[in-house]
Amino acid sequence: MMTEAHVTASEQTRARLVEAAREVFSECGFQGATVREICRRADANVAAVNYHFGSKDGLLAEALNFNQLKALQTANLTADARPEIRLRLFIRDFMLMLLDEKSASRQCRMMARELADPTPALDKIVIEAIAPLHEFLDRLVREIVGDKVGETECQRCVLSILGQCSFYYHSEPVLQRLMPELRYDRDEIEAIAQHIADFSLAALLVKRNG
Amino acid sequence: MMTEAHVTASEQTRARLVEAAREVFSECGFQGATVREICRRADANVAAVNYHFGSKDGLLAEALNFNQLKALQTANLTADARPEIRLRLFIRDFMLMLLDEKSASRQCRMMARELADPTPALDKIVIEAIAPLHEFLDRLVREIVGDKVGETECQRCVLSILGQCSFYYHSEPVLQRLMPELRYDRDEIEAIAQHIADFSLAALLVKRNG
DNA sequence: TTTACTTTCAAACAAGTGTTTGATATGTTG
DNA sequence: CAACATATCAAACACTTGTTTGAAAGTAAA
Repeated sequence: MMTEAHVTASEQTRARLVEAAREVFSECGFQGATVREICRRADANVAAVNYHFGSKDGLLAEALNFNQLKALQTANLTADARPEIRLRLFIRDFMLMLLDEKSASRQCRMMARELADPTPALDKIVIEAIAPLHEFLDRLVREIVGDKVGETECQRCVLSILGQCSFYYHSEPVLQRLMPELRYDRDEIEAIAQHIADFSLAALLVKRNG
Repeated sequence: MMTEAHVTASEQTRARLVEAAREVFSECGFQGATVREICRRADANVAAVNYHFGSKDGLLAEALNFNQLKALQTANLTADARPEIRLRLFIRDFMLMLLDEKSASRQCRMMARELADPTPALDKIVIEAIAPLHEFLDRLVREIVGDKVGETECQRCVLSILGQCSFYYHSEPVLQRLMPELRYDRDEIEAIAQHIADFSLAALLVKRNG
């Protein structure tokens, strides 16, 4: 029917809507985003969302995409380096994904926004993105601290790392007021990532040797 | 006029509204909270908010109160103990304030909610609560790491500590799904606080000696 | 009690939300 | 071309939001 090579006008509209949705959702959150604003940016009629995706919820489900987050993990797993180095790499990539405007990873910033404010899609996000991410980090931390550290303790270390990372994202409005000169340019992000890695690795190595 | 000993009915209404507002704001955030729900819990008419406080914004400003957070800091400052111990104490008290349902410190949980989602009152919150808190922690961390560590680095350590703490609060919906058995009872909170203190102090001491 | 002021209340208002509708255009197929 | 399904559109719908209104109830002083 429409399985031809050329792209239907309808398909273009869908694509524009999904892209605009990612923009607006990541800027305003699910509740704050309005269908009208999404359609305005997608240059589409207000009814388009419901026609193509059934509802605002349907559009959110479609807009969610964790490919970049997954790619980050598989790339890290195949990296031939010591776990300490791989943790450094992960934190750096993760922070760039979260904070760098130019990284065009709005899908994952959407996800980050939902953490604090449950939406109809939170279950999907947890199952498909956060749980695997958590398990990935758990394995990485385990490689670093060794077998003497209990599983609960190991999990809490993962949360300590994730907590540090997401704080810079979630609390940006506050940090901007607290330190007006703060800009998330590439150098600053890398410096922050290095600090988090230093801070966390120091703690992890003490746990391994303690 | 109304400076007598007995409490006016009007004053009671105001007080009920403020208390209900703290409840609802801390549960739903400023945007999510509705004037009608607040008035329902306060057993007051919908118009009461605008009559007594001018607007929803005015009620928020009135409901904000940082006494407990300030008390926590002054108590910590007067404690006669080494800075490492005082950091442990602070993290414990702070986590109890954030996570313990029974601690009745909704005012500060309101504050925590706003961090991610700027409201008309964010400036006031930052100036009156977060900036002093940040400075307090900065001094405490400085006492621990000594003078060899740069100021930027010291500040980032503060953010690492705050990030770990607030993560357990902000991401509760996610953590609940990730670890269904998780309950924020008093023992669990204290265990979490101890982990954060251990993790952070290990990192800080490495910085001091490195 | 009468008077003036404060507080409460049900109802309505104006603006914004996601969604639906029915007509109109568009493209595909016989 | 004609017939049909698809896609777009302006308009309206149903609902929720914070806020306003004008009357009723309550309160305190003269």
